[in-house]
Amino acid sequence: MSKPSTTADDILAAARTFIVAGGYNGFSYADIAEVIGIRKASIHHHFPSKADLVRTLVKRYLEDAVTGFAELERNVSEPAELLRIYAGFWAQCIEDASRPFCVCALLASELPALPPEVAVGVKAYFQFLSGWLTGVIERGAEQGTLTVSASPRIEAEAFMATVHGAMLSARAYGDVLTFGMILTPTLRKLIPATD
Amino acid sequence: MSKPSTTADDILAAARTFIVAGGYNGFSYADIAEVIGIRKASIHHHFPSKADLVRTLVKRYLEDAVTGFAELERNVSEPAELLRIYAGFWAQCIEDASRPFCVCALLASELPALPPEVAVGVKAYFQFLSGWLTGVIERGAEQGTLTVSASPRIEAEAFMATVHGAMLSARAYGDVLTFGMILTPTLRKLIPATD
DNA sequence: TGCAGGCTACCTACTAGTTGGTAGGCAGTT
DNA sequence: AACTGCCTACCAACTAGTAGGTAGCCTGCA
Repeated sequence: MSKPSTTADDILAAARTFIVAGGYNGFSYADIAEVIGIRKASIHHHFPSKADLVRTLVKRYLEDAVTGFAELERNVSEPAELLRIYAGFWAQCIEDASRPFCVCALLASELPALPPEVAVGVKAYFQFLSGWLTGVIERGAEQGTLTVSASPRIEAEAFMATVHGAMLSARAYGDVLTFGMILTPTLRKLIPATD
Repeated sequence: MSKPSTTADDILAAARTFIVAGGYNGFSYADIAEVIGIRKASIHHHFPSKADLVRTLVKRYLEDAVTGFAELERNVSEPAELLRIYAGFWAQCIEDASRPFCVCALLASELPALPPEVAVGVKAYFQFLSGWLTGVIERGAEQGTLTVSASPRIEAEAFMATVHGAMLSARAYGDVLTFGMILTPTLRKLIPATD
C-alpha cells in the first residue's frame, strides 16, 4: 500500500468515467491524455495496451467490491439491511451522478466485442456479485427475515438483473429517480413488512 | 409497399447484428461493407451518416415493436399470457442466438455517448415498451389475473428492468439458459398459481 | 422506334482526422 | 548505473465522409 503513483490511478479513474459513459470503444488514449494533462505515449508507459488498462480497471473494480462487501458485512449483519444498503448505494451514485453506472454491467453489454482478457474479468465480477447476493438471501431465508419464492441463487440472479436493468432505464429516461422507483417495490417483495 | 430495395435492408440487418454485438462504436462502415459485399461509399449512398443509419434502425425497431405487439394482442388477450409470451420471445432469441440482445437496451447503456438523434429514438422505445407493459399489467390487476403490489406503472418498469438485466447476465455468464432461469420466478410472482 | 433526361445504385479514389502503439531521448531519483 | 516517469516524434491502420464517374433503368417525347 501507500504507493502514491497517482498518475496510474488518475488514468484508471479517467478510463472508468469514459467507459461508464460510452463503453470500451467509446474512448481513446487521446481522450484520457487530455483530461489528465499528459501525453498519449505516457499512458502506454503505465498500461502498454488498451486491453491492459481495462483489464486492470476491471480487476481493481472487483477487488474494491470484495473489500467493500467484507467491510459492509463487518458493520451490518441483517440480510434485509444489506440488500437495502446495496440498492441504496447505487441509487445514491446515480442521483448525484458520481458513478451513474456499474462498469462491469456496461461492459457486459458489449461482451462479445471485448478483448477476452477483459471479458473474463467482467464475468468474474458477475459471479462474485451473484455469489454474495446468494449468500445474503440464503441467510435471510433461513432466518425468515427475507421472503423467497425460489432458490436463493435464482432470487439473487433476479435481484441483480433488476438492479442492472434499472440502471439502463434510469439512463434511457434520463431521470435519476427511476432507479429508486424500481428498486423500492423490488426490495419490498423480498422484505416482509415489519409494521 | 413491396419495394424490394434489399440493399438498404441488408445494411440495416448487418448494422443490427454488429450493434447487438458491440454497440454503436463497435462497428464501422467498412465492417458492414465487407459482410454484405458492397463498397463503403455505397453505404453512404443509402445512409449519408452513421447517425442516419442507426437512427433509421432504431426507428424501424420501434415500428416493428408497435406492430408486433398490436398483432400479438389481436390473438391473445390474457395479460398473464402476454407477459409470458413477451419473456418467451426473448428467451427464444437468446437461446437460438438469433437476436441475443435488444438493440435499444444495448444502446441505452451507452446513451451519453450517442448522437442525440439516436438517443431520442432509444428513449422512445423505452417509453413505448414501458407503456405497453403498464397497460397489460393494469388490465391484469383489474381482472385479478395478475398479482401486483405496486402501481401498474412501477410493476411494469420493474418487469422491464428485470428482462433487460437478465439479458446482461445471460451475456456475462455466456449461458443462454440464464435468461429463462431469471424470468420464470419473476413471472410466477406476478401470475397467481392456478393449480 | 429511337433517343434524351433524369434517376438509382454502385464504383474508384481520395480526404482529413483518429486509432492504438512504438522508438528513442531526457531529467530526476535511488 | 539503473530505473521511473514523462516527453517529442513518429507509424501503419483505420475512421467517417466526399468527389466524381459509370452502368443500367424508366419515362416522356418526337
